[in-house]
Amino acid sequence: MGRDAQATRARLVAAARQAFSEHGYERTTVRQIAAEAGVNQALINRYFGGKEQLFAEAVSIDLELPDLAGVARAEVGQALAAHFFRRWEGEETDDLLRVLIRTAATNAEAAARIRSIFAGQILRAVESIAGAERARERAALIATQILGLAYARYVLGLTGEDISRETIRAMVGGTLERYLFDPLP
Amino acid sequence: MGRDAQATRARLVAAARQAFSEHGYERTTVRQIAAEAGVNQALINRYFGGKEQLFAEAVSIDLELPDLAGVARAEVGQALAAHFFRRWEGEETDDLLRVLIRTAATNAEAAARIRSIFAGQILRAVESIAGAERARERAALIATQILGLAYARYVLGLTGEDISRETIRAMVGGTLERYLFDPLP
DNA sequence: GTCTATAATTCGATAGAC
DNA sequence: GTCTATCGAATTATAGAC
Repeated sequence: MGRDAQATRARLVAAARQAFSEHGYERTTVRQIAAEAGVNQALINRYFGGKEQLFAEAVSIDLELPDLAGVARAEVGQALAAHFFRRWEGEETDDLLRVLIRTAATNAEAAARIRSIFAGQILRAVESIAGAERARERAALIATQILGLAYARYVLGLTGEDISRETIRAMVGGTLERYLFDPLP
Repeated sequence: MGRDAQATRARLVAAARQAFSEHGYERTTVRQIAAEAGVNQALINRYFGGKEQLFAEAVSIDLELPDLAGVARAEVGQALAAHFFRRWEGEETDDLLRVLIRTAATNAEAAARIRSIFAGQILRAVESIAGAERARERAALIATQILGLAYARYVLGLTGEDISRETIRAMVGGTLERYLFDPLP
């Protein structure tokens, strides 16, 4: 430790992710982050310019939606739901989305980022699956259910003990399938 | 203005609701609230004890779920979805839920309050409708969809232009119906 | 490459005058 | 019943030593 600026930078970004995820943007202080990374608070300004820029660098997210073009119609929803559980509770669990969801609640820039992620990546996935028939509306509906599950489960801690992961996957998967294929009014 | 303490209190609560709703708990300062109410910042401590207590008093919420015991099975979901739109976008629009959703993202007490609201009021409604068969699980699923719609629409601003209110009501209503009545795995 | 020291704000809270 | 004045703590950010 000490002389490797790049490693220090990386530790700061990792610590920032952790801290922002746990406490949100406002309640996280640059001093906490620096302490967690084992360095001085001044380095955050030196490397990133300030708290705001560090945050921007800490939360860049790729949903990594799998290619579902060939999956059977009746299984696409389940596959999507399973993908999100893998992504959020799997081995290399990554709480960037939780960071964003928490932060977007009071931070306009973070809110804009979520909008672009969901209006972008999900929309493209929908277009590749359902044949683009009214894809925007379907993507918006899917976003409400995915975000709601994430918010309830990872921010509020609401679906932890009441219901099994398997039940959620099956039922939410069915919802996603409806949002993808059911006729819209 | 001036000599009516009760009116001042009421103005402070109203201003607090507005401010907490717009900026969340952390970014809202007691000075902003007092200024908006047209009084001095010191009165918040005098009347409520502090920022924390004012917040607690500003956000107490009742979902006012309608009695759905007699509604036809095929219409319960639609009725629930319609109720939420009335509640959040109707004449006497009330943004308490938005305050809570935003604040719960970084405030444990607000998160606990949402949990109790949804695990309580929604659970009771489910029990009165579906006959209580695995009501906890159904209530949890319903909470994810309702909260997700609220979060996406009122916090992120995500479903505003992409999709009509009518389409949302119909499709989300269908989801709630599934969560109420479909067999669980 | 990193730290010490500190500047400049800003916040919530309180004491006391009017 | 309300305001002025101020305290004390905590924050981001910066200047400069090592």
